[in-house]
Amino acid sequence: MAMAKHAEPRTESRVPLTKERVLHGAVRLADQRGIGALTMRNLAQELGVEAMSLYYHVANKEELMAGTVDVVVDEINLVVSEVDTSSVGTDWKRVVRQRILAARDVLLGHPWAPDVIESHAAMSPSVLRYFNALSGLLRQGGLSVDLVHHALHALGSRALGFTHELFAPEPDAEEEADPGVMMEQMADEYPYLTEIVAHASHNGERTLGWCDDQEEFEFGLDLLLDGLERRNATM
Amino acid sequence: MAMAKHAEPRTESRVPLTKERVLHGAVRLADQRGIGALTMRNLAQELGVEAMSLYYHVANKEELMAGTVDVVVDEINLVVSEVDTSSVGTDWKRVVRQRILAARDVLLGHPWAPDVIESHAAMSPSVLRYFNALSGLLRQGGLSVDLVHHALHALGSRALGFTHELFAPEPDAEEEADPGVMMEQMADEYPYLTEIVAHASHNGERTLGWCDDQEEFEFGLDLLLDGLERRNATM
DNA sequence: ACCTGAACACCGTTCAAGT
DNA sequence: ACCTGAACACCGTTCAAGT
Repeated sequence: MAMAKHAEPRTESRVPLTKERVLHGAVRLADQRGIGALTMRNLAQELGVEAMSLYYHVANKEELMAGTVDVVVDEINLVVSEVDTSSVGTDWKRVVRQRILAARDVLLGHPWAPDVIESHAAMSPSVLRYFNALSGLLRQGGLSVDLVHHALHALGSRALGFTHELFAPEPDAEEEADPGVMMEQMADEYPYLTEIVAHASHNGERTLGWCDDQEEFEFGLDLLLDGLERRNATM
Repeated sequence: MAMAKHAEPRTESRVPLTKERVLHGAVRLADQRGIGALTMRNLAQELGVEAMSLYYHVANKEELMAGTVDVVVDEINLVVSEVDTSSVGTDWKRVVRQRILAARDVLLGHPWAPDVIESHAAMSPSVLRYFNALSGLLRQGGLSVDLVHHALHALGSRALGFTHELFAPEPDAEEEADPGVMMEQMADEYPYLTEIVAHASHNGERTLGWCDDQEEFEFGLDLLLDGLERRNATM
């Protein structure tokens, strides 16, 4: 009993943790089990370590969250860097549009990321890199510094490929009521919204898995890009 | 000792709680001490009651948060209802713009509200009322049902008077570094952003207290409204 | 009908200690 | 250098009980 060293619980990974492995583990955990499951204790377990060990590699949970933003947005930076930008001088709108939709595709693999980006983008180097590159393309397209500045604000998170939809269903919401009955109740109080819902082929077809609709995203994006083009022409 | 009934701890409010008083207390607490201070225990103390008493009036914290959204957005609904809409048939853009800026003014008094709205708007009756009324104005302005639908998505939270700025400073962030030094460091890595910051009269003057800039808000809003007007003309 | 006390499960985090 | 165990302060919440 005294001699019997406890066997290695896992024959695998005895490589020490690094900040990078911690952050990628956090992203994987959020991808697989949702952002709610990303706790220090869960993440430690996922990495085969005790919760307190994480604090050797990351100052606190805020830094962990900020780190996951950088992991995801660096993935975006990589993907958008492969978009051909040689025509940006004459056709900036198409190039920018293509990059933004490519960014959006990356986010589809990390449906939790938009919320975390919104709350932790402020000082993220990867987000700064993204917007710096976007600004460069707009400048090369001929927009003034002022107009580029306005453009960044006007696009906001849409530049990164997502919008925060106000009426998105909860990720694990129960279907509780007969939609037909609900529509009738709605018709009295919200006639104009009812009219829209009734008229829309909106539910189902081109709706993506998370709280954002591809067609509506592109409509809003084009509205803004067209508007910027117009402002650029008259300035 | 046995006879001495304990004195009334407060000579004031012996009115029983109601859901309304709970929700308004929650809004007041968030206004005064920030959304982070809005815990069941803090709120109970604010209301002179034990934490568990709140659960008699509100099912759980989610319902509490959803309730604060309705309090704030009902305040918005009241304010925007006072905007003159008689000219909406010929001048919908001005009317809608005015209403949205009025909504924005209400939110300035509740800087915590935008985040809570974004996370709890989904099934809020007051938010539905707001967007229903907005839809009605756009319809009266001559927009098709389809275009109104697109407009709601394209405007998103901007219709309620706010945008979630990605680069907003943390509410209680420390000023940690000399901005001059930071600018130099930035210049190498983010030349285009540096160009913008250097060129902008952006910091200070018309920036509002919270994470949203009035001038940029109006620029983005007009970009979208102008675009909708144009789409309406060509449809 | 309205409120309470004690307890539970779960957080993030500190600290002194282990190898 | 890297990891751990025990403990703390603070959450939201359940439940049985009080008036």
